[in-house]
Amino acid sequence: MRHPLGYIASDILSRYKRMSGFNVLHPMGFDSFGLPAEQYAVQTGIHPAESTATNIGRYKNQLFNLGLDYDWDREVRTSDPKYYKWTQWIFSLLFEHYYDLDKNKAIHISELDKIFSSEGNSNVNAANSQDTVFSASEWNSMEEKDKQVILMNYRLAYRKGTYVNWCEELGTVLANDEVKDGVSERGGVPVVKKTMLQWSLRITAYAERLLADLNTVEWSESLKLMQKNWIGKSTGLQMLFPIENSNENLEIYTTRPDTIYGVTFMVLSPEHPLLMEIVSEEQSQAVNEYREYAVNRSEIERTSEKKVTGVFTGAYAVNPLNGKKIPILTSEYVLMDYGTGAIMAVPSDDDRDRAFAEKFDLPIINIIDKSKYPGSTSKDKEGIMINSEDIDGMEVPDAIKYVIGKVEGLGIGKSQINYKLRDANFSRQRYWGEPFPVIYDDNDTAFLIPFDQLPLELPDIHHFKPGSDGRSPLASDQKWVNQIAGSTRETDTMPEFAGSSWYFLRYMDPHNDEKFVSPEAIEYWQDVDFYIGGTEHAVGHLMYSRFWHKFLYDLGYVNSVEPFKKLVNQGMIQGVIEYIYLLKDKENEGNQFVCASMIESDNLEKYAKIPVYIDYVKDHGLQHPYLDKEGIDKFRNWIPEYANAKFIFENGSYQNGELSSGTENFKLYTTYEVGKMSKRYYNVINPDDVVAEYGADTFRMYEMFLGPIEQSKPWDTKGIDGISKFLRRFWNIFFNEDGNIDLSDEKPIDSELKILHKTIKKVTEDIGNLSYNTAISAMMIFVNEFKNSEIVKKDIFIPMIKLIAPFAPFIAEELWNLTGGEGSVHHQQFPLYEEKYLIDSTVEYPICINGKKRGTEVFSADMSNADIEKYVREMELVGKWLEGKDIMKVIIVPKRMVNIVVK
RNA sequence: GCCGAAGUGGCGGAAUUGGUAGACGCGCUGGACUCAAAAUCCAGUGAUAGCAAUAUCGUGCGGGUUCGAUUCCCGCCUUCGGUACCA
Repeated sequence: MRHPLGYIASDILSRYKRMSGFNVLHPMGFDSFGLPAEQYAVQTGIHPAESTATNIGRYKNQLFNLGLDYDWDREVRTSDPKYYKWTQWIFSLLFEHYYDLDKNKAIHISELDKIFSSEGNSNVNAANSQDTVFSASEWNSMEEKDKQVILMNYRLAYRKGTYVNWCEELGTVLANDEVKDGVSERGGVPVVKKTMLQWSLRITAYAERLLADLNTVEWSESLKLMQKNWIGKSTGLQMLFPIENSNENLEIYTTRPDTIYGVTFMVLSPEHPLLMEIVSEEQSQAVNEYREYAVNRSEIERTSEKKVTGVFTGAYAVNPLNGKKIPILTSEYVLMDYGTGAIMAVPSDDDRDRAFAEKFDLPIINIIDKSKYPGSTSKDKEGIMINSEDIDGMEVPDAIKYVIGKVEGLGIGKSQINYKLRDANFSRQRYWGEPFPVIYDDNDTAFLIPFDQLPLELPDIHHFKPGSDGRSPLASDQKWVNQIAGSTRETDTMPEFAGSSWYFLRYMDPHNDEKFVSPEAIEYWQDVDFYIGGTEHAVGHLMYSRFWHKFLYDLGYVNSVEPFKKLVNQGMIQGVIEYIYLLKDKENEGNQFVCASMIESDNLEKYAKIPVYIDYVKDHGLQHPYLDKEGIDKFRNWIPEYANAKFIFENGSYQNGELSSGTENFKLYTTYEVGKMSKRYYNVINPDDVVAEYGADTFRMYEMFLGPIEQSKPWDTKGIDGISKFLRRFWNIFFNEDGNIDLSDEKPIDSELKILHKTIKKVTEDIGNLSYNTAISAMMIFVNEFKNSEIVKKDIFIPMIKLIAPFAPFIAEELWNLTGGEGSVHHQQFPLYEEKYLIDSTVEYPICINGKKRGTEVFSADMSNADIEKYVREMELVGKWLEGKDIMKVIIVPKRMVNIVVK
């Protein structure tokens, strides 16, 4: 189990909010479909349904042990047919809608059918992947199956031969956010680009709204920025370059129309459909070979070694603005799935184009004079145009506008907005996911399974290995595939993000069999007020959820534009890795370890750092951690390779149980660094073990006390004693020497009330800011003040039990009962502070002269600033320091200081 | 490379957002209790000088604004995240 930082944080907040009178929905659910369970099934033969049920059971138990107070009657599991019925339903809705870019919302596909039959598609402004234009009469004379092919290009869930990330080892395709550095995020296995017939979601239709609405949510700036970059909006010009001796035009996209006179070559992506059409006879072999090379290069090869490669196609384009003949090349640095898959290359003002031009000896024309803009790089849109015919002398931004206008005027291009965001690949060739509610007829036309027949349940099969032909294990269940006469089922399943893109809505009404969520529940709960999760969801889950939510909003099923109003990324608990130093190049003399205090810091290459199991290390994670004799013996027994190793420390050495010198208490110092908790560093701290040793309350408070929840921080076992001590002290305050509780009705004195209310104020404010570590500090100060008090005054200590309840629910509940409290402490009103107890009747001001403290003085609280100033000017203390100087002004910082400024 | 965040004692981290830097906890030192240990309690704990009161320095480095800067501005350095042939 990962450290439950986020769970604890939200639990504290939800308990606090409940005690403050709010109706809190604090749910928990399980994203139980997906690759990990299925990979486990492939390895062990255990059905994923079975292993996920076991895992969830175990997991719930752990959560329960931590005192996490979830509404378990609202639990959802994405792999439950009662749940995924609605996931399938949302897919069906996506299938049945298209996106109207003028109205800026999703609209039923039947509307599109009407428009097509009355006016064709030329005036339709919709998100689409349709590349031909047809008239109404053409549409009306089409066969149904051809109409369906065209409609498919407009649907928000569409099936198309797309260029995808294929992962051979996992036997499935992956979405862009599931691929990192050319390997799969799960499992880290290689990914190649491949064209496959796949379902996709047209998330790009929502790109602009996904970008714009980021301004309406309370997320960290860095997270919003990640989403912005992932969406990657750019404005530019899409235009046609005629191809010499051909009827074809080459369509390119550029954000720098100003550089059009600097174009010295064109580059096509190796996968570009036009490539094989325009290639000249003498170049066709070379181009074919290059295509072969590029297509087979895996993503990881492409990204890790960026080679400058490419070949000439033998064809030429013509610059439409000045008629210049430009060679067309192909190179893998131009990506097929961004823009048009073709570029105009301007080597003078683009680094990649320049590298390419230099390697292949292509001309470079300088077109921008940047002498007026020192420090300006080729990426900055600034400078004065030169060598550029009619735009010479223009500033870059003006030139961009001018060229766009000119090209549009010629009717060979238009200004265009592009996004890096790609449509989301929605098919997985795996078993353990939601089946598509889709069947195909003989013409391969897709039809939805009627809603009243949902859920379409996963058949119970027992071999989970994906077929090597890129087909899902479901395809082998012929009975299921052909269940409906005259048609076949879709055998791919939906990806993991399908079920997790809307689960938060289901919590509002988890048992509804008639609706995904009732309108009343939506009206009542609205959206997620507070969402806590890891950064790993920055561009995956959070993007898809927002997209689905906006779609459901368009259809009127939800009434908020954004699903997650406020979002906090919790950090991770890291581990401390302890290392000892092995001398390299000592093979002949056997392994030798050297004490960390003796290593030559300027010669670190001489040593290999070997991680040590943290339990063997004394003073682990502290300033001077070390291995003693016992630790070394354990280490030797643990790794046989080092059983006979020699351990050299400051005053001797140790080998095979023999000490070279007299001292028994030797220390072999280690060094440590902070890193991941991982089996390979032998530094995993299991929450269950900590809970078993210290109790859940201590564990919860300690994880919160370590630092702000957004931050990752190392687990430091020693520090937990502080929290443990604090809770013990708090507990002990209530008991007298005989072990009995006797609460006193005696009224508290002013100074006691002051401490209490100061604490309540601090804790209340800190919970609101999620600053739990400082809230805990405040409670510690309280306990330090009262730990020796003889009488336990009710009016002081009962509120304190309530105050600590969100943090330490078990201890608080027990104390509440023992002190005769009614019901549960978690149903009590959280204490409120009263300002009157916070006011200091006297304030001790430091008196400073030019910021330097020269003494202190007590002023009563009812003195005005003017009174204080007058008083200060007459003070003896001041006079002593001010001889011969003029007082310029007196600055009174409320409750802080009085500063006298002198010349 | 680009974008973002952050650098404070031996350590995790506070600092009312321009106002006594280092709260709280760990660790360390000394003391009390104990035959002893553990536990508990008390005191100290940024550096330097001093018996001391106190003084000087001190929030990554170098400058600036200000009576006053961890906080604001300019220029660097380092670390951690994100992202990468996006035209």
